[in-house]
Amino acid sequence: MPRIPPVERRATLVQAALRVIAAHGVSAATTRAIVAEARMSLASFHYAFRSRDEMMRELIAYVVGGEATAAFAALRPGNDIRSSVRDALQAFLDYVISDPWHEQVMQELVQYALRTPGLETMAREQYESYRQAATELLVEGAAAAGVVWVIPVDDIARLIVTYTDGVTLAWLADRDFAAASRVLDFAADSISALAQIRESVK
Amino acid sequence: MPRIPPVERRATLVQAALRVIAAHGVSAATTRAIVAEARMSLASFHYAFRSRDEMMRELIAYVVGGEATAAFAALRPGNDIRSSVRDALQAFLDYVISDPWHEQVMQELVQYALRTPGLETMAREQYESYRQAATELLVEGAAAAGVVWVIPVDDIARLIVTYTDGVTLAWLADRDFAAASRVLDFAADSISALAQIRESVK
DNA sequence: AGTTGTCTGGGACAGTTGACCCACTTGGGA
DNA sequence: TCCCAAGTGGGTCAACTGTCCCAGACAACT
Repeated sequence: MPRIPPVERRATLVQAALRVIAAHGVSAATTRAIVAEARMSLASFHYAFRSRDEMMRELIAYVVGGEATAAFAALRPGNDIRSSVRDALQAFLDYVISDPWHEQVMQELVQYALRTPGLETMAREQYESYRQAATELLVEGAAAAGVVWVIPVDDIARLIVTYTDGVTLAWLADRDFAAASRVLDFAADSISALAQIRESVK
Repeated sequence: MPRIPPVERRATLVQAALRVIAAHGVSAATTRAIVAEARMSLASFHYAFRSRDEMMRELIAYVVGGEATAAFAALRPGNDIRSSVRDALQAFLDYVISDPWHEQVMQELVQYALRTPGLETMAREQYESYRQAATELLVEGAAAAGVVWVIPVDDIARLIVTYTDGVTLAWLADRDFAAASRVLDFAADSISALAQIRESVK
């Protein structure tokens, strides 16, 4: 094995752990399973991390810090706000469907964080990062469509996240794409009704 | 220990297991932890169940069959449909807040079912029972308010479940009651807009 | 009272887990 | 080229897991 700087080694292990979790769940993410996935020896694990616990903490921090919002990436606002919202929601659903395990891992990690003493705040931060991503979409979308939101954009972002979460869970359980699409149609209709044409440019 | 019929004994163990899961998560529900909670000996467990796996299957069946929809219970429709919907959603949120672990256990069990070969359909059934409960509320509410739904009631039930799930997850993570209430206000507004005054009685 | 089948307590088993340790290898600076 | 600290392989440990077994206790029926 080549010499690898500790930071990079930790990242390698974290990503291997994520693959193991995606394939078999949080409880299957044992030190042995992780090092096997990363093609390292067991000793390397405890050389890079003081304990499995420390690794899980770093894993969740990694997820909270951007990895989680992958589903919101690469969206270009359209002309009217209704399509912008609808397209964004569709993009999210498409992402979930293209890689169902990823979102399931996110859900499981939230549960894990809520359960683990000292990690409860991580769950909150994960949701904040979701809402942050949604907020950016809403602001850009409104600007492109020449509208303003009539209620605080934070509240609308929370609506978006409520929908993405709810639809994700339901789709993971029943895989009913058509039903999920109908929900998102309704979401786009009702949310875009919160936009108003910008009256004047000062 | 008194003589107890096997069926009752199985139920006792299942409920003990649910308490253990609520307190420490699915992974902590070991045979020993469960029998300790139920004040039985380890042998009794494997006398009542062939294996831990069989117990988990029965546990999930128990949850799917009614226990899960406890949060929808005891709701009396009001006069106007908007309040009916809003009150139902509020009742759900109140329930979650009064016993946060219960809903978290439901979430964890869905994840567990999705992960466990042979139990994937259980997750779907759990969602169907949620939707069923929501459907009943919608039908009763509409009847009491003298309105009809302009889109299929199944689709509206799905909207309700999407909201309850999304709001539950967010509240579990950030415990922001005010924000959750604002989401539910919006939900009640937009969903009740799908009701129309019943035109004529034939 | 005796017998039979149901149930229980305690112990044991093999496998897995996180953590640790120590003798080795190896790469890069001197 | 030599050296030494960073990094590794393999083994070990105690704790814990699901499962099994068996001797005995108990209730119910004869």
